[in-house]
Amino acid sequence: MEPKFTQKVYKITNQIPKGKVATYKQIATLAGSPGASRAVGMCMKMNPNAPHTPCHRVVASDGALYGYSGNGGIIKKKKMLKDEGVAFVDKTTVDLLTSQWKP
DNA sequence: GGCCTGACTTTAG
DNA sequence: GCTAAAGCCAGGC
Repeated sequence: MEPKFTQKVYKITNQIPKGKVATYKQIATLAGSPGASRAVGMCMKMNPNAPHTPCHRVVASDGALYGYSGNGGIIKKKKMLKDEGVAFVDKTTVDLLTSQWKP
């Protein structure tokens, strides 16, 4: 494993444009470890680069807003994403067909 | 160096 | 179609 895994994760997450979202699986894959989706989430929760890492733009593989222990929880997360122009197919599910970030 | 935890994903019932 | 359980990866203690 590379010690730069988290570094990559943060960098990738940071590259997600406004109005788009990426899945944990996708980030894990781009980071070099397709199965490290959990580790990715863990890094998000630590989030040493808080404003530098838009963790709210990271969702589950199916677009569901998972986790987010911030102010308001997933509700706030949903609101922020929606405010950025992200399409929602459900109350807490993003429309990956139109709002998933493709590198 | 080894064990536990965790913002996930996938397969089976 | 939905719910439950198992598995995989990295970080922290």
